[in-house]
Amino acid sequence: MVVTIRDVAARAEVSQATAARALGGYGYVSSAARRAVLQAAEELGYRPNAVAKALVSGSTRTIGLIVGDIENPFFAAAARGLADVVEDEGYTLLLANSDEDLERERRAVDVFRTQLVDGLVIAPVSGNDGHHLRLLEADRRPLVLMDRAVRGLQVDTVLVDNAGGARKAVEHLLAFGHDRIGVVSDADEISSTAERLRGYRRALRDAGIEPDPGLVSVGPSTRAGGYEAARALLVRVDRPRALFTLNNFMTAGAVRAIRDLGLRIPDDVALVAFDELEWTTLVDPPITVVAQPVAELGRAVGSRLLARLRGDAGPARRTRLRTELIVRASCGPAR
Amino acid sequence: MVVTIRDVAARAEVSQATAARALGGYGYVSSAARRAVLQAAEELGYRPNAVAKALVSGSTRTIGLIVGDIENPFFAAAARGLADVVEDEGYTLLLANSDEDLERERRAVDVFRTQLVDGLVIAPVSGNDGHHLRLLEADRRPLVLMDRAVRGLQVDTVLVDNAGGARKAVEHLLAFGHDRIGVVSDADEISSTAERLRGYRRALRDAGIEPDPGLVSVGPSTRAGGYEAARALLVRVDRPRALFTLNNFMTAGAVRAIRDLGLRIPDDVALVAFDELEWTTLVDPPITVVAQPVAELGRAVGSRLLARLRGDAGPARRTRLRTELIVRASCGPAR
DNA sequence: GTGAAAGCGCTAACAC
DNA sequence: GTGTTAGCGCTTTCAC
Repeated sequence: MVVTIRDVAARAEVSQATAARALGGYGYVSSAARRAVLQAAEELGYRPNAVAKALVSGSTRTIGLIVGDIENPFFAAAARGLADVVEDEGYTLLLANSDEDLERERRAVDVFRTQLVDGLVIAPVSGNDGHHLRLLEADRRPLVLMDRAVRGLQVDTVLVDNAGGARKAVEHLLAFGHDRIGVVSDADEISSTAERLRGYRRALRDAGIEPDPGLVSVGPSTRAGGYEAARALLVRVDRPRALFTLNNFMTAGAVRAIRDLGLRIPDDVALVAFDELEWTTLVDPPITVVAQPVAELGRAVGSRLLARLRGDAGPARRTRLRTELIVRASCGPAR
Repeated sequence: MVVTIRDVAARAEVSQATAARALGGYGYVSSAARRAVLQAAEELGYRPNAVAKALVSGSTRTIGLIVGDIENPFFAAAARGLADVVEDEGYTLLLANSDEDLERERRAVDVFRTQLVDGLVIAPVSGNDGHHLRLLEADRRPLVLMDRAVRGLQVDTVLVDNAGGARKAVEHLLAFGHDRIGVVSDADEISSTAERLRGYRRALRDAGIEPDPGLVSVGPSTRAGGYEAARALLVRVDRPRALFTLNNFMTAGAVRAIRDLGLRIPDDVALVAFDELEWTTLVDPPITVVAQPVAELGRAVGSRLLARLRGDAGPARRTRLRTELIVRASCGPAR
């Protein structure tokens, strides 16, 4: 039924150890023996058992990935970049969604700890609570944080320039004369969000404007969340004439809310969105965005992880990738 | 360093077997012994080793998923539905992208066979070549095909009503007087694509129109592929006044091509797209689409797989999920 | 109810 | 070069 290395050895008339060496490509094997073993394996349709191998080698050739939601194009693109890099080295991705819920993230980490992934990539829900992640250090299993940092956690982290991107977005709106800029945000527990908010505030202060906390509208990191958060700002009598949305799912919701209220971009509401997506160029008007190198983010994370898996024991490294303001037609003058 | 069940047993002053029974929740254990074991495990921070467990139990609690590209929102949504269902039963997804390349798909299947996934979900690249999938039957590892069938492969398959959806799309265009309908398609090797093309042709014939093969423009299943395939049709002197795009990535490309050529929807080109995406409602005009229940597709696949994993040995089942034409504003009269 | 012991399929000393 | 053998951490008979 299932062909083991013993069956191969028997057929090739060598010992199990020799068969293992021939198949595993290590140690000394005469070429005659090697040929016999490989042929026997071929004939029997031998498949090495990765579980048995993992038990003895301590490596599963598997990498855990925990993101908020793989349906989110941002995470999907990053996951793809990561997969491309690690698959070249024979690793496979184990995927889990946290739904931006700390408890779910903890459970996923737990599953991956017992599944014995060789390494772990997480876009952590919380920038503050890293208890469950510290446990991983004890396992001394490489961990790389993707897109978000965790306070006090000294591990490899690949981020984008969130504050700088937000600053550019706000300055763009300021240049049009907007001084009341509404923000559609998810929880600032998320470190990238916190950084974007910081960039927003700093840009305002630098322009001599004191940020109004009432202009930051928070909701879950979903389309519905973006819709409601945007709506809350737009139905106010003193509604802001400019909106800055902090992530792509929420941008879609915000655009829908603007439409539903019969408002027009950019005449009634100027809009800048964080994160570039295909459709932002397809709508009318095309939307001005802060673009981030998403696939590169995933690849950079993968490279870092592979380096660790190869034994790199250097100090934790923090990488920042550049963001870029792409000006299109969704911003007009404040009236 | 690493805490094993032996350490727990020693601390609880019972045998390894008793510790295993207490921890595993099987066999007879006195409640006193159980308490002692659980407490010892707690104190030592014991984590069961899933690899060792898998070696002996033959189950890794892991499910392999192979899709064309996780970045494609269609696959991402299906993956999410699948993950939600199987995670409830303690399974984790192992993910691989085939890029709609048969050789890559074969390699992924191979990896998953040696990784010993408990089950496999594939959106197969080819409806015709199923050699590598037949090998899985021999392993008697459950396999469920998602969104696409393979000729001659008697395994559980969950599909959507592609032909019916395409028919509805074409009939909608016919009703506007279009009799030359261009198709932006990926390879008809893909079974869902083949079915959509079949529905397209049948609807035409039923209306007394002989399908013109020259109106079917084929490209890779990407945005760029959609762009080029659409462009090829639209630059013809006798360009079709209506376009039917067969998948979501290609729809985005086609819309871009239409724009770039300075054409307007629906005045110059009517458009119906297969697969509903958020942005199709955000563009102007909103696009008429054939919607498919994507998340449900993933969930249905998950349920089927779980049933098999629980031991269901019934005959292979083929499920079809309904598709729905959602009429918006991207179709106008032929002129 | 509990313990001893035999593997699961493989890797890797170590002896020859 | 090759074979023997001892585990990796766990589940699971089978005695007691």
